[in-house]
Amino acid sequence: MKRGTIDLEAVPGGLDLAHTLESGQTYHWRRVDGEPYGTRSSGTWYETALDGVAIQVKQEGSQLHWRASEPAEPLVRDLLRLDDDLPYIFETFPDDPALQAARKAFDGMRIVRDPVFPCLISFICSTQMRVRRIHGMQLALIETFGRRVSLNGTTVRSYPTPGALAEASEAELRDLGLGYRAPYVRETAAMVADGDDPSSACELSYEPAREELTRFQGVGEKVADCVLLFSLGFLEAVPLDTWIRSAIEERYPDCEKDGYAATSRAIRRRLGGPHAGYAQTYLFHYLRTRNATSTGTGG
DNA sequence: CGCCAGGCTAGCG
DNA sequence: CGCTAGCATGGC
Repeated sequence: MKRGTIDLEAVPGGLDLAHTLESGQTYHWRRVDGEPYGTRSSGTWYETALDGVAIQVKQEGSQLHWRASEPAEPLVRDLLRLDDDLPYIFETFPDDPALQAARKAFDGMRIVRDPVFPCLISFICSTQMRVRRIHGMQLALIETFGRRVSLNGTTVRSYPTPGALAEASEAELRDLGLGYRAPYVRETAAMVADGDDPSSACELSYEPAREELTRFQGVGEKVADCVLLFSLGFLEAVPLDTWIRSAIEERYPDCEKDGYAATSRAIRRRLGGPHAGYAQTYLFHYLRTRNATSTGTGG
């Protein structure tokens, strides 16, 4: 086993690991303490396994501890986007009450850089579904179709490969609670297994990249935006989900246009342009959790 | 019971 | 093209 500690004092804007991993961006991390998703109590280990590498991370104040089956500090820095300059990004946020409140409540929350296949499947599963259930569905996929990776005497299961999900039957996927998304997951997994690489969208500019991703079954404009933002590094992407749409209605009515693309352009401009996706993620998390019965640290 | 959840697809006009 | 019915499932 390898291990190490990352000094977060040297990371611009620091980190809030719990909010980063439990704000509906990434769904392949599992809390080792068994508490439900969204609890966000600090000090627990989170674990995942990706491409045969098992990783655990835990934050203690300004220290980020990691353990892994291989040397993994560059990977951890990459997955959590520790190179993003949060103070600079916050300066690009509009001076809006809700957004400034969100920034203060979740200071240190970062956009993730997920591996593209888990991100793609997670957000295909996300349609008309609550965040905690999306996470539960991914854990079920991992438990059923993921390969074992050993770490420090325990076993961590890896996110399933495209081939593993392509070979699953629709009935098996429905049994895990995927509902009508089951055939979409199967079909998209088969496309990726056959060599159609979703990350090829990186070669395009933002709007064409969004259209490119909709060739996968179960991927429309909104899911494509999530993959661009949470995996492929398009920080300007603003997924227009139900929460953000109602926020536009109430707070930015002049950004309500005819059609997804036009509304997207208007709200991206309003939320600061190149880093609008950061503002969107802070706003989404704030709106979605502010009325929840808060037992955690934030909110 | 009805309504909603990080919407999408197929099939229509 | 744009528009919409239908779609699974669980929680409140």
